Amino acid sequence: MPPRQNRPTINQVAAAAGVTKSSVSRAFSRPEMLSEETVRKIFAAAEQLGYVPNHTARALSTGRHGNIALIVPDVANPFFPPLIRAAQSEADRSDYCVFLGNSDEDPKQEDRLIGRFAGQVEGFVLVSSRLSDAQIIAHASRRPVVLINRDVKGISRILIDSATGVAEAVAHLANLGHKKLVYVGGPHGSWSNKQRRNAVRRSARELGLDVTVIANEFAAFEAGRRIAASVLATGATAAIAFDDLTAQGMLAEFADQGVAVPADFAVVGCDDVLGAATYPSLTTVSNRSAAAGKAALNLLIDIFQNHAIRDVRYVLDTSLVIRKTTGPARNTRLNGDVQS
Amino acid sequence: MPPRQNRPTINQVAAAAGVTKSSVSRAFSRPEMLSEETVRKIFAAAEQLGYVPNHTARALSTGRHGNIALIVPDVANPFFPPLIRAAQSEADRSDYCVFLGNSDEDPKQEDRLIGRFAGQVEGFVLVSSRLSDAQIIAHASRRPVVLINRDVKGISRILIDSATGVAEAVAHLANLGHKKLVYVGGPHGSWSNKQRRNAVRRSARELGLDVTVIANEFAAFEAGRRIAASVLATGATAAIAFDDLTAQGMLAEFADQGVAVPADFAVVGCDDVLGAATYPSLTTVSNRSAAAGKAALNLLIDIFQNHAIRDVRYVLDTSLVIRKTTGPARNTRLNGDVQS
DNA sequence: CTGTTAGCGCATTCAC
DNA sequence: GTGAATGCGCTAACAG
Repeated sequence: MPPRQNRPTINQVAAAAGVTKSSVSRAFSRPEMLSEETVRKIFAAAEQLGYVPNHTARALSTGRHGNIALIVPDVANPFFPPLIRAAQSEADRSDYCVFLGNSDEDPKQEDRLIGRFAGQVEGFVLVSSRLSDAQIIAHASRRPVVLINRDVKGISRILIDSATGVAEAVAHLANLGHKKLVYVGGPHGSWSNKQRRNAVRRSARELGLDVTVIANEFAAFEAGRRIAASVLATGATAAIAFDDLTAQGMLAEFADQGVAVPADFAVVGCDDVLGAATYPSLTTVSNRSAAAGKAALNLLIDIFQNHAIRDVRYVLDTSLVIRKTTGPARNTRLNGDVQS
Repeated sequence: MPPRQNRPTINQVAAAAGVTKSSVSRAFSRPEMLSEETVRKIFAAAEQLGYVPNHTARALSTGRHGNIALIVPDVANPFFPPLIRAAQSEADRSDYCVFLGNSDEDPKQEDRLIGRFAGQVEGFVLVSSRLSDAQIIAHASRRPVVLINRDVKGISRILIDSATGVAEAVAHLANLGHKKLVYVGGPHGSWSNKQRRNAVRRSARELGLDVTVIANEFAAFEAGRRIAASVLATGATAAIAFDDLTAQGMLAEFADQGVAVPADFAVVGCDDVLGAATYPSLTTVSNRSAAAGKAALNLLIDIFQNHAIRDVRYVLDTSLVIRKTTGPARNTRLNGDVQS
């Protein structure tokens, strides 16, 4: 027989305490069923032997594993670590262990991971899932599933609403006297991209600003660099980028071209993944990813306990973080809003 | 009995295929023991019923869980996600599931996590463990443990040697004509800090450079900012910082003070956590964290299979990544080394 | 090659 | 309140 751990079992404790397996089992799961006296005796024996309940055996018998799986598209994408961390620590508070899965943005891989985990978890948190609605619904019919940044009717989900922060950004730029701005887009199929683009358009309309949308399939530093020229060519004085990396790329190119930020041009990012650690520090929209991770886990645990509630739709607002890449529009008087 | 999954069991498959449990079991774990014919029959029946082996039951019976635990001090520290990702994907290749634990840099928490995982994993990867040598040794005596960036005799470990990269950095600066440089330190107790500081000193000595060490307990952007003035005050023309964040803070302060980088002053970071996504992009020492994660997992899996090899000490060299914050020393002719 | 027989460690009826 | 018996789903001797 392969290397098995030699931990004491419920039987040894029973013998040592002068009771039977059943009582020991009860002492650890429903002590109220036993007399205080026996419980004390059993705990003493257990402690003495260094007994720890066998998680696996218990899971086999009860079907409850005390594990949850968290699947993200890419652990290394700076958007996710805070989310993972928060989920982790929330799981911890309720004694759950968390499996981490990395789908590599690949639906097939995501599906494989879910399959691999399925046998030993009580539920899933799927972040920015790449699965089809049908697949998600299928999985959710077998085990509790909570989605983050994916909106599927009937499945509990946490949505980070970047629209609120983006609207603040547009208002901020308007207050600084900008009249014409551009939105530099992100991946075509991205829900966030659509959300952000629409928010820019709506706010701009309401505030009487002119906005040009520039498509940009691959959100990344280099993409931002490449697109900077066309941004300038629009004649706008400010830009809101799909994400921080794109914004950062634009900043780099502007610097190379001698376009001063924020004096000549204002830039705002999205997701706040770089914090203030760049120069000039980027004005951006907060991401709430930690809050999302925490909320998802609480929701999931709630579902475990109260087998009823599902189909919750919880949206988290974002807000603008004003730093140093936005300022008054060139040749324009200030108009209320001031930078910190 | 609580909500149990209603998946088909080995028995149903056996019935459907007209064989016994044993054969079905064998078909899934050692098919070579069966005739091709029966294996085919069994797989057909299994497929048809949607049978998937029950991980938990198997684990209970064999003592093998097919899980490993990865514990890091802080998931959100940009140094770790690539490591986690690599470990993940390596585990995946061998069908292992990975539990992720976040110790919050707290030994107690780390110990608690290990205890929580202990019952359902075959081994641990402890990254930058905060545990005492004794604790680590104790845990390693129960289950295979692989350490990353922690050097305990007798325990398999992967060490990232930033000294090689730092030495390259010093040589690079020397080639650019710098004569006097400063090392901006990191946390007092940090093994990496000591390693880097010593490497700077040694290389500088060998190359005849003058080096000043400036202590800096809290490695962070703001710390870098605060320390920039004293760095300048040394009269040096280049600095190597304990990490990228500190370097980035110095860069920000220099920019505010009108000190041009790299024209007036050269800066190199450590760990390459920001990639090229800043402006000017930072010359820095690579971190190898992904390689470390991958190596650790391979080592662990190796230990599972070949129950012998332990006490491996595997060190990963780092190298200099030359970007845009280093250039020729002011008033000095170039001397060989050229930037890409 | 395949069936038979025991467990793995624990939770949970059902009696007492 | 507590003990005895059964089963969770699977693997692993041991036979044949």
